Amino acid sequence: MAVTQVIELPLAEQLPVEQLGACCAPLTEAPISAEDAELAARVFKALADPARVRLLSMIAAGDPDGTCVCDLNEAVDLAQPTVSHHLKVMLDAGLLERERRASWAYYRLRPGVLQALATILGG
Amino acid sequence: MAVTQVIELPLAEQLPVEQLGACCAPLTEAPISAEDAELAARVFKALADPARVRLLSMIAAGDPDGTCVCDLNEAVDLAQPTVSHHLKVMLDAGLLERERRASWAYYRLRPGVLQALATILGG
DNA sequence: GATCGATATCGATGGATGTCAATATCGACA
DNA sequence: TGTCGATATTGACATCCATCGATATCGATC
Repeated sequence: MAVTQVIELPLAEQLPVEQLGACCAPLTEAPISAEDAELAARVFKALADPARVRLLSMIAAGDPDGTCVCDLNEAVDLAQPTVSHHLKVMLDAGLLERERRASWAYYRLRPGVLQALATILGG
Repeated sequence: MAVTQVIELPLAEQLPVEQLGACCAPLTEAPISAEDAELAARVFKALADPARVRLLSMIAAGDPDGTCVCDLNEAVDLAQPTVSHHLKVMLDAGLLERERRASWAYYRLRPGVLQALATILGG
């Protein structure tokens, strides 16, 4: 029988990246508002740690259907709670989404978020 | 007579963004190395503050020849030393370059850095 | 040289953050 | 139901960081 599958997503309109993608022109076009700058900084903050960049890249370059946390735990030299913490930071920022399969958790990229970020950077 | 003009630039190969642009494929292509993740995180950290995002956007959307610090000081609600600190953070990360004209300092975007970042994000 | 204005640096302080051990949660399975 | 394995949460600690007042630097101008 198929394993149970639960998609856990915070409300879309509360995710920093979602708001960013909807609101913001490239930084180079016009001075960003204070509120939008707050949003953008929150997303960049989620990327402002070497461990998170590595985890994100492993997930982004891995299986589009998701990467098991068990694999991530082995790949980086950090304690399990630390990896869990970093994944949560990126989840809350809207960069990742989580899916549970049985006892395991799979993380994958939220579609379009990297493109939205690239757009804001004016690339 | 023309005002004196001094371009102040750290060594190019020591700037995080320069190394990033030279070294890194998009995060989505292959898992990034620990060293490159360190580099990328350093650059993202320079963007991980609302005041810095605003200052960067003002500079990026302003005169390509540079924006006077005096104008930036007035535009944001922060003490002068704080603005100076934020500009230095982005200067050291390689996002900005500084030019002095008489008593004033002008900051402008380092050409190509935003495109390099966008490329790494895989946009 | 003395003063003034613009910017940078220093030192201190309060708050945020990365890390881990210990523990909780929760599903699977006997 | 009880145990086991995977992940998340909690609490504590050390470090980092944003902010600002005070001060230094440095060029311009008198």
